[in-house]
Amino acid sequence: MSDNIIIQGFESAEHDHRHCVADALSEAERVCTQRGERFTPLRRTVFELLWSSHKPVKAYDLLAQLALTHDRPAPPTVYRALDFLQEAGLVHKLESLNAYIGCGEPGRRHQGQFLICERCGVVAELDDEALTSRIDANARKIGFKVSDETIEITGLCRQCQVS
Amino acid sequence: MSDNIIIQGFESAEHDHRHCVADALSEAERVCTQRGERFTPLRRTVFELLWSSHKPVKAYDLLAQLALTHDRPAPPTVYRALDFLQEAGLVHKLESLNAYIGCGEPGRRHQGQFLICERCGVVAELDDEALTSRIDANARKIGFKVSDETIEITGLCRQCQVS
DNA sequence: ATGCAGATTGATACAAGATAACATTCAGCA
DNA sequence: TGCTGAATGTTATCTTGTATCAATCTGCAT
Ligand SMILES: [Zn+2]
Ligand SMILES: [Zn+2]
Ligand SMILES: [Zn+2]
Ligand SMILES: [Zn+2]
Repeated sequence: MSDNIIIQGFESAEHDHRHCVADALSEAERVCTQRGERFTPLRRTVFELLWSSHKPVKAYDLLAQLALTHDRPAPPTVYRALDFLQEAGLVHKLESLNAYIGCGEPGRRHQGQFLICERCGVVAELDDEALTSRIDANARKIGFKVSDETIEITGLCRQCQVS
Repeated sequence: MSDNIIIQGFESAEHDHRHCVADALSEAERVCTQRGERFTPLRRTVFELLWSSHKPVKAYDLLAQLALTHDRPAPPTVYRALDFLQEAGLVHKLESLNAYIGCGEPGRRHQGQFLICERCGVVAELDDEALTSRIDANARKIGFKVSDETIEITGLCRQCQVS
């Protein structure tokens, strides 16, 4: 467990995003192989579209992007790919936006905690285990057994506060 | 600040729900009056429908309920009432369910933290200021200015674990 | 090689959730 | 009484997500 709770997001403008994507792709390959599942071309394409930036993407926007390279894709095409990627822990859904974003640390099971900049749209993914522990403790106090967490914080990133 | 972080939810089966509702209604009247806004019959009806249980209600279910007493209500009718009630802090939206629930403590501004039982559907609303502080601290560490929180925890309530 | 079973994708239709735009009615007040 | 802005009615449309069944592909046993 790292002391740095930030998993991805709000990187400097000059960061090597190609490297981000390459890493994410190889991690995805690895995760799928380990799970005995197939990282098919379609799933890979959707995954790459999601990683085209550190901003969440909406399902129908993915669909429109897909339409550029595939013949008349239909909604189930993209939703099935998204379901698969979420199952595999490669992608998170942001419930407050109805949008999807690539996970910055697949392999380790987690729900993710997100900081969403309402101005530029960039999302940071955090993992603060103390936060999760605190939630678990609160739940346990009233006999509630946690299975899933949705933690999405909206606001302004540093850049967008000044400009 | 109370030491008890639970605001509502998971009450005993015999709890006096009529009292819950009466309290919620008088609080709502008070809040609206204080804000100089009108708690109209329509808004009141929607509010009462939301308080018919401690479970979240979907907009189109509200619409169906409304249809029993009103003449062919349309979606904007219920969405406008919901918008008003949310603005006034009387109702929360649960993003992970696309559903709405009455706030257990209006008057005091907060976003709410929710425990959602995936079996019985009952929702508890908590307010753990330490949790909010921790989130704020994490955000501040990376220069993020928080304006809104969505915290929704899914799992099993005590009753539903045993039965 | 051939054929089969399960997984994946294609295709059509529809359900569910939410909003835009404009018309009408209502409450409060000059 | 008549005006004004708030509230509600009405119609249409947009966004988001599923159900269902057909076609294709993959890996494997024969
Ligand atoms: Zn990057
Ligand atoms: Zn993640
Ligand atoms: Zn009650
Ligand atoms: Zn509340």
